Amino acid sequence: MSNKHVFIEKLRSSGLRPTKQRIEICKLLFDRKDTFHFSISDLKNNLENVSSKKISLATIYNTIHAFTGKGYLKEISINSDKTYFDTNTSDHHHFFDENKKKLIDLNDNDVGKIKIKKILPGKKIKSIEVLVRITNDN
Amino acid sequence: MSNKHVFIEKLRSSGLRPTKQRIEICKLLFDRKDTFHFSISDLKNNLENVSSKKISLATIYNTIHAFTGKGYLKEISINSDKTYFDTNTSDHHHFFDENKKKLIDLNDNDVGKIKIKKILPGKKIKSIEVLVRITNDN
DNA sequence: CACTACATTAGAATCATTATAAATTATGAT
DNA sequence: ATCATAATTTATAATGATTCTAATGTAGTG
Repeated sequence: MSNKHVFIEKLRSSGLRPTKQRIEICKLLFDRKDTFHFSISDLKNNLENVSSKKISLATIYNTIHAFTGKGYLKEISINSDKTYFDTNTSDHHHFFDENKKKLIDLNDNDVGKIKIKKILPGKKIKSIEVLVRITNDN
Repeated sequence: MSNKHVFIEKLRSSGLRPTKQRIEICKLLFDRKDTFHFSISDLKNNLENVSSKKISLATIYNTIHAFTGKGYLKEISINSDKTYFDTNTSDHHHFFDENKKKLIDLNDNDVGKIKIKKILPGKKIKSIEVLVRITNDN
């Protein structure tokens, strides 16, 4: 696996030691070309399919949280049911298909520039998130 | 209370019988000029302050969900910690103050028009939600 | 007033997430 | 390589929000 040193670097820079469990998680998250939108349970299921040795939830949570803190993953709020994460960390927005309960990326070009005309003294903007809810057209 | 028949109408049109517990909830939600952003636990605390007789969580949940379904309340997704509701049901967006953990309304004029340039066949847009996260400016 | 369907309630169940504590492993120095 | 130490993993328990349940109470119709 030629990417292993990349994974190790991602882990170290997130303040985590590389362990075989975390490397497995990295493979699933970062060894892909497409964007991956997932919940923790999605990830757990995927991990169990790929390698039959199971990784505990605690390990999954701590790894994902470290990556999110470091900016290697984005956390997305859709509803209170579940937290979703996104391997696409560039500035972008989302469709949420309410029928399929799936996220679809909207890249920056897909959304016109957003102007916020209200300013709050002593506050600065940390992020602007657009969520476009879509449903079947019938 | 001259608003009581308004509350009863809101309840009936949401498919709920008017009961004294639900009327209490209505008073707190709709008998005000300002927008009210709240979580279920906020609402429960408020109810316990106003009237010393306690209303069970089950009743609060079923009433709030019926109002949300009917469009008398808006549900807002900030993070997975908690679900927030908003008595302002007009088209508008939000600041979320990450230090104070509070929502602030951004009315439609505060946000420039949002253009979605990507179209998905067979799907229609149900809503566009903008969440602007803000933090202390230091 | 009486009947029926809907509501209320406390408490149990559930689900995602976080904390705990004991056993295991990575790392850096020797 | 070996050792000591600190970090990690894991199963399990704890937590907190939300939903369910089943017994009791109340609103609405006639």
